[in-house]
Amino acid sequence: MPVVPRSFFSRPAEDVAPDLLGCLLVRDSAEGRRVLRITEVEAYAGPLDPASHGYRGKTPRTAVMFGPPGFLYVYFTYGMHYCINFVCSPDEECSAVLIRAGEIVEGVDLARVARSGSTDRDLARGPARLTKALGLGREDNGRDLCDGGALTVLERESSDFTVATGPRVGVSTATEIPWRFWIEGDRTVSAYKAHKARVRPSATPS
DNA sequence: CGTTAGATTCTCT
DNA sequence: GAGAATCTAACGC
Repeated sequence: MPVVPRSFFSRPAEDVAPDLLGCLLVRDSAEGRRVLRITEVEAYAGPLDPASHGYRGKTPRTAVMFGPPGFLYVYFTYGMHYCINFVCSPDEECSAVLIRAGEIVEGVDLARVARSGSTDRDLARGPARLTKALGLGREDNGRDLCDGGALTVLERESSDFTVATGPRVGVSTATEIPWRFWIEGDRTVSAYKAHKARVRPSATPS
């Protein structure tokens, strides 16, 4: 299967996102090869999208999102999780696709070690689980997906599935924008959860 | 199967 | 200082 070229990513994320469903993310490491079949994604735009990390302009964290397409954007959240995005749009513009879930189709043994305690179905069922199952982290931020290196995306073998769309998961703003895309009926798609503001006990009650 | 609380620290205001 | 593009365990049915 052909490697996805940089021009594929040089479009708005909402156009790239559905085209990524069914594609394979190939991750080579010292331990061996892991391959993920992508089943669920979300698109995030730039300064006009209040749910995007790029909403308030370029910062040290989001610099990669404003750079050229075809690179990996890794962010840290909830004090303990990493998630991965594919940067889209031409250089200087900001958009990206969050890889939310997938099925491990090669290197299941390695993914099981990385996510001990998980069932095979749940290995990459969720953005942080997926990142951990593939052994990716902060150090992979900014990696090139199109240089033929150890992290590449292969075109899908078939488009024999239905694409479903809906609101983005865990997002508290712009909930009317249906920029979540998934393969209908696929068991590895994560469960939808609306954002819920968390309440922390106050250390200084009045 | 479903729902819910708590964990834990980075990032930008 | 507030809140976050989440996960897991624990509970109830």
